[in-house]
Amino acid sequence: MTDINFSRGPADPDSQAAAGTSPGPRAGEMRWDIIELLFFAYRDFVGDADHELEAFGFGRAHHRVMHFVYRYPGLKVADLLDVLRITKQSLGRVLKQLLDEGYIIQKTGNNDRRQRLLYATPKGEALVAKLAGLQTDRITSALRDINPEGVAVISQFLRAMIDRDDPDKVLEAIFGTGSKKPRE
Amino acid sequence: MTDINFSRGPADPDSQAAAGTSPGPRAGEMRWDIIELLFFAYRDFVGDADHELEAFGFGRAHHRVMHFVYRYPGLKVADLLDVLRITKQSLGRVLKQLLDEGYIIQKTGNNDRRQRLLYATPKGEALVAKLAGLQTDRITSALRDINPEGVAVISQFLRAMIDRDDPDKVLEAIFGTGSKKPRE
DNA sequence: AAATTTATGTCAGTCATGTTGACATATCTT
DNA sequence: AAGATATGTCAACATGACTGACATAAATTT
Repeated sequence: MTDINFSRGPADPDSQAAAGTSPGPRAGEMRWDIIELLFFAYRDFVGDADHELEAFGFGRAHHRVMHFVYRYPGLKVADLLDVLRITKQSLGRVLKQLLDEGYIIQKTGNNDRRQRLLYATPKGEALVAKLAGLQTDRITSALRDINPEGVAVISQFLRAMIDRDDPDKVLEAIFGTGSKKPRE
Repeated sequence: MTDINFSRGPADPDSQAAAGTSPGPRAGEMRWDIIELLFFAYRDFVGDADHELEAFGFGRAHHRVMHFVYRYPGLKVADLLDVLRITKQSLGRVLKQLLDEGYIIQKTGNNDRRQRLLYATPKGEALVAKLAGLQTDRITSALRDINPEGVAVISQFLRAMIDRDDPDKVLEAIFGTGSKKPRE
């Protein structure tokens, strides 16, 4: 049930460009390695949380909302929309569930009473911590044999992979004030 | 490094555990930094392809199928199911479109005539190359100031993030062996 | 040869999460 | 008073997952 047809063909990063059959641009220069490692690494990384979320009847969308509300308390709905890059209708559905089930609470803004500032409840904090614990376990395990300089390089790489043309508030916090276009 | 909380609260990795209000386990040990960097990096990484795919009327699912069929020619349907970890009904819908529109062709297996081996057509190759080009541009840009040792560390990290309990055929190819080492 | 298993395909229905567009309400700004 | 802004909501729809059932052809086992 296992024929080994995997090692041949253009799986090797260089064989494709040399084949001459493909009009594709610079196929030999592609970072197939990083592209595929990112796919699998992210798949398994989020898989940790996905599995746990089933027990709560939640999905990935709930996790993202809970995560950022916990991490950046007092986040406004508009901020969350910027971070998640979804429509307010999509967010509204998920947010309503989290509010109804007591994972998040809203507080009216002090300066601007139109705003609904979002905070995680203890129940919400516990869920975020549980999920972050699973993902942290995977990360610390992956970093086990990597020294602090190596971790800095990994961090540098991941940061450089992120668009900074139009940073949202969370990204501004992550990058410090070094972002291109401060808003407000 | 980057501790600008734009709001107050436990955005700082340590303040939460010290607060004592949360029964959550070891909140201060969480790798919030890597967790969030992975989220944003992957979001923008796949965003490159997503945007381009709209012009073709395709989605992320089509991209994943095209990618792996191109990279591992002669992939069986069952292999693709292992890699993508979706059901055959979900795959079938996407695959049918790609076959109908001439991005992929099937060939009956030589040894086992039940198998349908999948290959990218030139049209399919062109699409994969275009999308991989966009993602490669982002990657090479992110790696610009990182030396070969640093790239090796990044690769090591990403590999260590991947589950190896039950590797599919593509992962076996990537990792070079069929060794089933538990991630630790 | 017959029975069973395997590889693939397909029909039908459901769910989660995204989308657009329109509109309502409260509140802030001008 | 008028307009802009922040949020919420209704309705309709698209994509890409899912489960379950069933069909067909080909390989394997009995």
